[in-house]
Amino acid sequence: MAELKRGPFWITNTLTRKKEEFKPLRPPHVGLYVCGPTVYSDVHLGNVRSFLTFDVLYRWLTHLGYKVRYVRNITDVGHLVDDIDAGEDKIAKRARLEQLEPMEIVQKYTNGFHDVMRLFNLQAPSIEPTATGHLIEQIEMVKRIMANGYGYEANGSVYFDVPKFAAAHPYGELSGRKIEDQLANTRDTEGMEDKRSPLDFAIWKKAEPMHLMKWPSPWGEGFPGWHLECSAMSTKYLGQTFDIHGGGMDLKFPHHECEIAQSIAADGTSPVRYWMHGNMLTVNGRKMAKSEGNGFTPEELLTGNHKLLEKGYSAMTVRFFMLQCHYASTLDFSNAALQAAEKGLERLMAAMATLERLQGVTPEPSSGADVPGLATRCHAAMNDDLNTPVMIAELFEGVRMINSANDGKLALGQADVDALKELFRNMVFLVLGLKVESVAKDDGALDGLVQEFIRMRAEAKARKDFAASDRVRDQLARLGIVLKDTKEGTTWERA
RNA sequence: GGUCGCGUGGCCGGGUGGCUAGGCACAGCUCUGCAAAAGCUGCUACUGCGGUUCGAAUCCGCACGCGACCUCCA
Repeated sequence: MAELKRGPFWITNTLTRKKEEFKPLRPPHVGLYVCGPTVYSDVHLGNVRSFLTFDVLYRWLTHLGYKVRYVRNITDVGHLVDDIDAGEDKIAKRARLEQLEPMEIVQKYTNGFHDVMRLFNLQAPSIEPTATGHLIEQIEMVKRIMANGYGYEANGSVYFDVPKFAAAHPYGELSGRKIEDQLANTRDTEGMEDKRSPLDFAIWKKAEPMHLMKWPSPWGEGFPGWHLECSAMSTKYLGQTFDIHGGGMDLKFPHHECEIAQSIAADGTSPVRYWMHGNMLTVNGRKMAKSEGNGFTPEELLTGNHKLLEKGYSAMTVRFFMLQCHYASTLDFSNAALQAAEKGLERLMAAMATLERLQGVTPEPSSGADVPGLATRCHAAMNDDLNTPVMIAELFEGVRMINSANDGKLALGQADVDALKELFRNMVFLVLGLKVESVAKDDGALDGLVQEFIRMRAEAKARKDFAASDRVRDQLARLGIVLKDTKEGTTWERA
């Protein structure tokens, strides 16, 4: 727990809209719950940003020395069948065996989700529970809500009685909504004939005969309501009250508001001490969303095969791009911004490679560089509500030190070099979760080939045949291979 | 319509009243056979109009512009 002495960690609690010092309920343990994906389609970059935010949170808490139980669910029940059927022949009743089995869809997109998480180097959660795996817990929760008088059955479904709840408890705190305003603004009356109030929401839904995913319950065959799974599973694995709940801004209402209400109605306690919400990734100022048609998948991103993309970008470029913006701000996607991030990341990683080769010129710390101060500022930035852009800005100060030392223009002591190595390994790899993406190592034959050309060019240069040496360099450049002469010799990379 | 938020230099973006954010781009210099890489230096902004203050990008008000949520959405 030595790391816990590194100053207090402040996070913006979206419940209070204030920056608060984070104090876990039962240190050194921390309970973290993040709303996971609904696995009925491919995740897009906007989704990735949200999970990235909480990946960094998880990494930082761990770095601080906390023992984090990180729970991120998979939503695999709800309205899957309806979505799948959308756009299909609505008249013909398809035989059951001709349809995709819902769990087939779930498995497919769960696999895809995991692939994307790995691609962007996101750590796996401690527990990844599924809604279908926790039906009993959800049914039990519905029972508790009903026993306390905040749920009512209607036509095989069970609804949460929002007006009754709101009369006895604060409701709408998280999203800043007043129940009167809500009532005044209601417009859609479709499908609410069973509800006593338009504000009520289903906690158990009766399944139509054609519905494939349904389970027996005290109220007949059905499936759990949209918001219930998170409440049931967070309660099960983290307790009735736990430390941090994260998710995208767009989940604040109604999803998270409903979670709070459900937990209070069922167990009498407000479930979450710190709410954290990540902001949206936008494209031309508009939220990236499937309905906007402006989303693209990680695969399209890597290949550049999308009308919004001028070229492909690596997963780490995108990760770095996102981390250069604070999680609570909207981030606008653009090719120019991604290219800037690509260059910046390249420089950062090059400096890290240089750092590994660096030797101190004296045993003592040098006077020319304040490495301990740099480390302190990096910590302070992260402790200040996960301010990754400021932390990265500090790291570039370190990059300057490293390059200057490598150029012999700054005399770093061995203690400073060692401290820089530790700082960069910790911050870049462990906290920011960046990793080396080497093309050369992926393809030994290509690297061998280029190395041979590098040797030929060196020989030509040695005999002052610059026409020949430049021809090698230019030809390789034409093929997208860029040579870089450094003090340690020539390296190459793709353009 | 209701609620909340945003508007920063060529671009992206941080910024918790005073002190250089940072990255990319651009320009000059050093290094280099030339170039690239690397280093150094320069580029000093905060939508508009009022107000509070010794002092505001930062607080308050108004205006304009933009967005998110209010329905599944990270």
